[in-house]
Amino acid sequence: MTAPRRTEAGQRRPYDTESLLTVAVSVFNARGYDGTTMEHLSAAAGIGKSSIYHHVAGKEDLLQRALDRALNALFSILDHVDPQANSLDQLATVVRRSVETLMRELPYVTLLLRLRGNSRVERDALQRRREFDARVVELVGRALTDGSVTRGLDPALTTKLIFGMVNSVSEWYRPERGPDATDIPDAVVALVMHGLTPSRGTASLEGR
Amino acid sequence: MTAPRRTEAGQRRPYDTESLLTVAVSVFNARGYDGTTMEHLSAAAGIGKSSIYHHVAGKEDLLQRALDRALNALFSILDHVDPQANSLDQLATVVRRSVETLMRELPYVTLLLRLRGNSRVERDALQRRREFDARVVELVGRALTDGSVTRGLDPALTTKLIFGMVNSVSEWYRPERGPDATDIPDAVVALVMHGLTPSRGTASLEGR
DNA sequence: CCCTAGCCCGAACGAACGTTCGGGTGGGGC
DNA sequence: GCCCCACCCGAACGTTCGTTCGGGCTAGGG
Repeated sequence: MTAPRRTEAGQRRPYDTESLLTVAVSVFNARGYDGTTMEHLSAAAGIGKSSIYHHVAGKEDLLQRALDRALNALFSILDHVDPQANSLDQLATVVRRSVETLMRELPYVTLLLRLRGNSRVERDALQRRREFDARVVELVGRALTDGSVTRGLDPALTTKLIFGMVNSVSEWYRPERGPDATDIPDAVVALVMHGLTPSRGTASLEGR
Repeated sequence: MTAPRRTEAGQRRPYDTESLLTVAVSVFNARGYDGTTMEHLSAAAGIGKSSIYHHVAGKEDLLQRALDRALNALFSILDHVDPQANSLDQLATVVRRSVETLMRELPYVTLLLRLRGNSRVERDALQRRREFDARVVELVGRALTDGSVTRGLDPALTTKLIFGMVNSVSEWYRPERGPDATDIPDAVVALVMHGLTPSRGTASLEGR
């Protein structure tokens, strides 16, 4: 898949743990973690599969490192929210930062979002992710009562739908294609805040 | 996992292909297709793993049947849209029906949404899904121009975001828990049409 | 009552899996 | 000029995978 690790001049360009992780996560996302073999990783990295064990303990160690990175990025969003701002603005900020984080740490977060909990490592990561979700539900709850939101929306349901939209960016965004990247966080925030029709009752039947 | 196939009276209750598929798809969703072994299926069904081959050709045959069912359900949504209605109403209808279909055929559609394209069967299903997406993008494009949508939204991006929200229902909706099922399609349509704040400019900073 | 057909079983198969092993190689510090 | 160690390799390990095989129950029609 990738060329063997040589510069054009032919000198060795050995891996470190970090750059090997980059390759591995990319393959995990393309084939799914369970669908990826050490042979696949070996081919993508351009080294023998036994060489991988010089840098990491094994396949699951690579997963662990990737998930830690994703979760740390997500929690740092919540830790940098301005508690003085009104809660609807706080929510808009978290939504925007979540999209930006998703785009910046795309492969790592994508891996996190697809976990099924088949091993200890996966279950622990899912647990941390649930803690993140719980803190966001609190924020949405405050925004729905404090803010100027008229209809009586359920915080848990609303959170799931909003972040369903946010997380879905990982299914199609590819950083190498298209410079429309900057438009995406704007589009998400706008759609979450105002929907397709900025004022009520425009669509006569609304799907019924 | 599931009890062996006996009634309380102790008489045999043999499988047919359909009910075996139900069990298999449920395990596929819990562990992921690649993370599921024939041993897992055997245990969940309560029969020996060699018995599975009496009903289907193999593991991939089960996947094929499940994906066909999901795709047929999705395309039937598009085939029953009223072409006379205005395009924004058409879109609202497709969104609502998509959520309803997702909830009704939950395990099958969930399986479809998680495909990575690792085999011929998976790639063919992804191809059919792309055709479905393309027809929806057309519809969104018409709704964004015909309808009373003021801002200049990109149809492709808007489609991805809306159906990202729609499809995310599969990640958390569990039919056995809670009768709030009827609220979900309403909530999705409302959020897509009007967002959190029905009128413009309520959130002063909108996340910046 | 017996025979057939539908449904099931445990045992075994070759292939592919993640990992281990012993050893090779080559460039930077002494 | 030599040695060391970071980095790499192919071969082999035991295990688990999806599938096959040959045969055994049992309900229902004759």
